[in-house]
Amino acid sequence: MKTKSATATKAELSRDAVVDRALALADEEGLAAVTIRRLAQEFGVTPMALYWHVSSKDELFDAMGDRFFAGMRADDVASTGPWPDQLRRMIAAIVAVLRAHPAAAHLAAERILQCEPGRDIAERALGLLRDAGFPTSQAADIAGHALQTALMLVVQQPGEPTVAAAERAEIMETKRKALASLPPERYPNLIASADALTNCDDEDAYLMGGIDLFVAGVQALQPAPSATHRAAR
Amino acid sequence: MKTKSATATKAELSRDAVVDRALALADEEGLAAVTIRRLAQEFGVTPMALYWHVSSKDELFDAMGDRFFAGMRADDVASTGPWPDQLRRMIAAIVAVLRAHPAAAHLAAERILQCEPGRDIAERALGLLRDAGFPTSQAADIAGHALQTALMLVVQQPGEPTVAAAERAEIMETKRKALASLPPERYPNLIASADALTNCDDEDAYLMGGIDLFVAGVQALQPAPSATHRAAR
DNA sequence: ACCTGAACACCGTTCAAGT
DNA sequence: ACCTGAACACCGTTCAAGT
Repeated sequence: MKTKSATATKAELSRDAVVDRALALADEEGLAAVTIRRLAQEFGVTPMALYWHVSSKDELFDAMGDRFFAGMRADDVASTGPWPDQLRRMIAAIVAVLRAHPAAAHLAAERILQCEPGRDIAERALGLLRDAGFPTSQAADIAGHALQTALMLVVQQPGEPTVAAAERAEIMETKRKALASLPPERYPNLIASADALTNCDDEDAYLMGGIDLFVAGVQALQPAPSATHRAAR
Repeated sequence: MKTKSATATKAELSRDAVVDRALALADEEGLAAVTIRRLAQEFGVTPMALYWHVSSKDELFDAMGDRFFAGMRADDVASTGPWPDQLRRMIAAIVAVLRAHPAAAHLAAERILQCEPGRDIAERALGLLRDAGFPTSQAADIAGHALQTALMLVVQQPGEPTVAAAERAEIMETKRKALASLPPERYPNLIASADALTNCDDEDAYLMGGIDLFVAGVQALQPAPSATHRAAR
């Protein structure tokens, strides 16, 4: 045993260990709790010790964002079937990795083009859309919307730093009551939807519905095949 | 003249004046620059003076969020025409108010159901969707997605605190070059899209395209009219 | 190579006190 | 009613110094 006198048997200090702990801390107490000083404390070390492994807090956040894509291979989403199905699988794959750390998910969106696995999936998405007939600029817009849609499905409503699930339920219940006690003649639909707006009993169905809505929109906007495209077949 | 020795002839200290200045400061230097101490300094006053007008920074942020909806009347989006057009106009109206302060726009999303004009527009959106045949829970999901879509169209890519337009262009140019110099055989689509991904020459067209995509998706998912609905006509 | 100590310029907020 | 002063417990980060 060569463990020092840390609060618990913490891992050795290293760049990866810091990123790991930062993501775990975001999960537990929200992204606002991720602090150089707090992390140092968790490792039983001086705040400045972290600066050897990570050059600034911004760089730490970037590394956290990159971590989302680390285990992701573009080939995981099989490149078979009609393009809408492929697109759906790609978005679902992104949703899946973002769900690992919802409180830090928005860090991933900014990093997708800065890390290799992210670029691979972006490359495929763009190819898919251009092959479907979308002009380059629209394909770029749609790919960006796809990423943002995945993000929005994961982060949901609760106030930025994502509080623990326990008090989150409490907050939602308060909101539901506030909606339910609105004047019925003025807000009949809000009252009828109070339940639906404040709790999500089937998260998987919610996510799939959001993805379906997006993909259906892309399909509806697909340009009609041009003469040259037809000739190529 | 009863102006004190402030940096400039600032407005009198009041709740509204603080919210005004906070939004202006977010526009100029990003949301991270909005600080109790910084605001106090701008008003030529002690930090604690602000606590008479606003009970905490969180409450200030809430008030900033509410301000977005202040000038918005649900009747502004005329309730005529087919429901997809109405929905499109509602989203466009929200996009319009969020564009006033992009750096603070995400504060608005959390407040829509906590302020009266926000509730009015939410009520109409829910009514619209339920009348179109969507079940209550799906209508609630779609209304939420509509708001998040408006938000995502406005905030775009640049790293959270939204820097000034000047250095934003510089950052984008750096990213474009990074994309353009990627290995061409591996990332042909990213290279072809480097321009489209890093600059937006026609922002209005981008916004309209995003709204159209969303509305087209909702239309595609509209349930077929049931027998009871048909009977009601 | 890796970590510490002291210091600087910031935060939000409480509490008692002034006018 | 409205504002100040002093204080507390936090931040990120630099720089020189230790081992």
